[in-house]
Amino acid sequence: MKDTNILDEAFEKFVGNSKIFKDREVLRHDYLPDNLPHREEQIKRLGETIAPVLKGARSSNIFIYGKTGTGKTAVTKYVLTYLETKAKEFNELVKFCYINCRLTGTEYRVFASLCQSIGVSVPFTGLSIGEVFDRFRTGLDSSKTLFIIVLDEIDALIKTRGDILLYELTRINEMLHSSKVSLIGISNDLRLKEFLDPRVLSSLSEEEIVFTPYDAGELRNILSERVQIAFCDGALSDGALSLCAALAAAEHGDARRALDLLRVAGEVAERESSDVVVEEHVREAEKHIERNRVVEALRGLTLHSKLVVLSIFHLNRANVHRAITGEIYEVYNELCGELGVTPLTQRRVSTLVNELDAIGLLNAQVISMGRYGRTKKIRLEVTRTLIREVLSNDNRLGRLVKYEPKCLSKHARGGS
DNA sequence: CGTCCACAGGAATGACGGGCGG
DNA sequence: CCGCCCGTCATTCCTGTGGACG
Repeated sequence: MKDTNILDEAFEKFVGNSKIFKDREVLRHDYLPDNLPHREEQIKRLGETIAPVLKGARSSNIFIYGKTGTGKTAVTKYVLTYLETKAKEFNELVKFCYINCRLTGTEYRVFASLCQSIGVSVPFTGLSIGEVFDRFRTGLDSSKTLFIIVLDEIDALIKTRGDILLYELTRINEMLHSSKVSLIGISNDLRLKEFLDPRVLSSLSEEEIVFTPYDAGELRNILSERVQIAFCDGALSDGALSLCAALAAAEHGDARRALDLLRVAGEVAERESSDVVVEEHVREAEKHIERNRVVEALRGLTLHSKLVVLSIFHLNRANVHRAITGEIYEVYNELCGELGVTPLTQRRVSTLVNELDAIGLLNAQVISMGRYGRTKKIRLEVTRTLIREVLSNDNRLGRLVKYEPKCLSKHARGGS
C-alpha cells in the first residue's frame, strides 16, 4: 500500500464519512452551551448578586466554590457574557475579565493580564509588581468602567503565592474615583478559606455560591443535551451514555470528565470503524485518557524529576516496593554520576518528590519508623511498563533504564 | 519515659537569563 | 549601556517530629 493511501484512510475517518460525530467540538469542555441544566439555582443567585451593576452600582464580591467539573466556570462566563450585552442596553460601561490563576501562575502575570484586558500594554517581565498594579489602577480609573474580575482556580495561586494579590485587589476600590471593581473568586478547594487572611476573606465572601457535584442522573441529562448536536442519530448506545455518566458521577460528579469520556469513546469507536459507540468503547476510553495523562506528564518532566522517577523504578525492580527518601537519594546520586550531571541536594529532591506526588505519578506518605527516624514511603502510581516505554525514548537518560545501580546489588533485599 | 534517628519541610538567600526605563 | 526588577530554580541553614528502643 502506498503511504498516501494510508493517509487517505486515516483522514477519511476524520473528515467525510464519520458515522459517529456530527460536531465533536460540542464535547470539548471549553465549549459554552446555550443551556446549563441543573444549575438554575446558581445562575439565579449569581445574576441577582451582580445585577446592581446594571444601575451603575458596584456589586458585592462573590466567592464561588465547588469541585472540578461542577459548572462553576461555565455558569460564571455564561452569566457575565449575558450581563455585558444587557449592560449595553442600559448604557452602562461594564466589563469583565476572566483569568485562570493556575494557568496565569504568578501575581505579576495576573496584574499583567488585567492590564491587557483594559488595553494597557505591559511587558511580560521587567517591571515591579507594584508598578504593574499602579498602571492597572490608573488605566482602569480613567476608563470609568464597572469592572468585574473573575479569578478562576484561585486556590492554586493562593497556595503557592499567598494572598497578597487578593489583599491588593480587595482594597483597590478605596483608591479608585471613577471606576469600580467587583471580584469573583472561584475555588475548587473548599478549605481555601483557612488559608486566607480574615480581612480578605470577609471582603471576598460578601456573597457565597456553592456548586454541588452532579449525580449520575444529572450528568446524563447534561450529556444528552449535547449528544444530539455532537453525535449522528443512533451512533451512541444508551448503555454507553449511562456508563459515562456513572463513571463520572463516581468521580465526584465531574461533568468535564463525563464529556471527555464521551468524546474519547466516540473517537475509539471511530478508529475501530464501528457505527455505534458501545459500553466497551467507554471502558477503552477510560484507559486511554489515563494513559495519555501519564505519558504527557512523564514527558514534560525536567531531567532531575525524571531521574527521581527512574530511581524509584530501579528500587522497584530490586523488590523495594515502597522506597524511602534515603534509598531514593542514593540511587539518584549514582544515576547522576553515570550521566555526568551534578546531583541536586536532598532538600531539593524532597520537593521534587512532593511535586511528583501532586501530579499523581507517585504516592508519598510521611511515616515514622520510631527509633529509625522519620521519612517518606514512596510508591509509583504508574505501571513500570509505561515508565520504561516513555523514558527509554529519552535521548539523555534512555540508556539508564537498563542500567543496574551498584548500590542496589550490594544490599539486594526483599522488601515490602 | 526520655532519647534520638532520619528525615520533613519552612525561611532566607543567591545565581541566572530575560527585559524594562532612562 | 546601566541599574533594577522579574520569575525560576536551587542551595544552605534551620527547627520540628512520631514513635521504637533502651
